[in-house]
Amino acid sequence: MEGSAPRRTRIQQEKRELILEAALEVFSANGFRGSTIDQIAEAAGMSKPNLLYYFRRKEDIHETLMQRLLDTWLAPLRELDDIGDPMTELRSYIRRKLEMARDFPRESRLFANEILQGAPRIMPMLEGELKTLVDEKAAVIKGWMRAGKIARTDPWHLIFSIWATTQHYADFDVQVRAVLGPDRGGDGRFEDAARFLEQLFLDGLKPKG
Amino acid sequence: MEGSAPRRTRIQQEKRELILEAALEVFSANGFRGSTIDQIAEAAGMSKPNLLYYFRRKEDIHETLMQRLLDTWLAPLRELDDIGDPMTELRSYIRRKLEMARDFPRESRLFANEILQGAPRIMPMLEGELKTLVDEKAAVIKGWMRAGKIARTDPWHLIFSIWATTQHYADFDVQVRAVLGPDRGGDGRFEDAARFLEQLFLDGLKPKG
DNA sequence: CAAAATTTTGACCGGTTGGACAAACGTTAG
DNA sequence: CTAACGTTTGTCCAACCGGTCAAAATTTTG
Repeated sequence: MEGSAPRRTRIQQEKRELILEAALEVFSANGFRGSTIDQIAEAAGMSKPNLLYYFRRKEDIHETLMQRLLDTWLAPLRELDDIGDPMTELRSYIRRKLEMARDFPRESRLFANEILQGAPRIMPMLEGELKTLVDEKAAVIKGWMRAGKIARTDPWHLIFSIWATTQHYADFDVQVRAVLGPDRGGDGRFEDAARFLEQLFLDGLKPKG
Repeated sequence: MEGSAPRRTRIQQEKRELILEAALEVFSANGFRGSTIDQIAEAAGMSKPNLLYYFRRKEDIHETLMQRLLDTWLAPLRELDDIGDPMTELRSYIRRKLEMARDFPRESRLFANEILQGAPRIMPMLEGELKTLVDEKAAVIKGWMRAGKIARTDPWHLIFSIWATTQHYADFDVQVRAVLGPDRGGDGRFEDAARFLEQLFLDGLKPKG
């Protein structure tokens, strides 16, 4: 059984947090195989055997990190609700997602790394929890389309495009900065992105005239 | 100097191609640090020392692969031209990019891997060649906006959004398939994506009424 | 305080990895 | 044919990496 309460010490709680924070930094920058236990241990300010006292295997750290990530990662989509104006709902979903890319870029990159490598460790979750949630929200969006509140399109691809455009600013951050240059690549780029995305998803590119 | 003609044998040319093809497969699936010379050698059907006869270091393979990639990768944007109807130009740029995601997913993932890890090996190219090209095309797009041919927005973020939405179907392929399920995740998903993206970039989501 | 439980560390281990090297093998040109 | 050159392979190495272990140091508990 074993599954209930891990019964942890104060020190264990603190140190495990410290390790997970360090591991997020290292894993998100180097991927799973590209990261070493030594790197994580050093980033957490402890020795390798000491780290391995709290997490017996490297994979355990990654797994714990992933489990925590997914809850916070899907939160914005969970909030997408049937109440309120559809267009406003979608706009604030886009804004929330963009804020997550701005405030939690490491989490975004950790997730991107995992998916890029074929999602070997979270595939069941993608086909289960994630698919269920997306199908559910796609149904909500379809309702809006039937009611004539938003244009008719494919709700699944709409969700993909929101994910892609917002996460791009976290996952491809270095490229965005390189292209925009030191001036426009500065702090304001997220506001620019928000303005652009709002217009794109609202009106597209066709001229108003 | 040394920079001019490498003067290669027929066998050298063939084997180097073989190695690069194998390396693309391995690197794109596992990232640079996650891939081993042995894996690449086996995929190329030769022994490790034999591979190292053609490329002295693991990094040399990666570098060669990257240099080749960038030319083909930026080709669609280079084609974006001032002649012809702006809206049509943009639409066919999006289609070309989506076709690249469909036909060259390994190249897309190789690139994504490199950027995700902070672009340690191609940063100069991003700040040089890439930025120059994007700035140039952004100017073209700005011209279209001034002429009232397309709606006024930020051309740079427009380009980012096209990159993000199209490459998403290569880089996050497993997630897209998992969410769409075996039926809708099949061969037709690229046509669905094309239709959706066309509408998004053309008209946005606001209802027609 | 003292015993028990927890935490930390240094030393170590087996497997893997990138790469070196010389010898063997194959090819080609005179 | 044969010498020169190009190609392939087996063997080896040093560094690295994930993980173990027993002993030392520290904290908690009675």
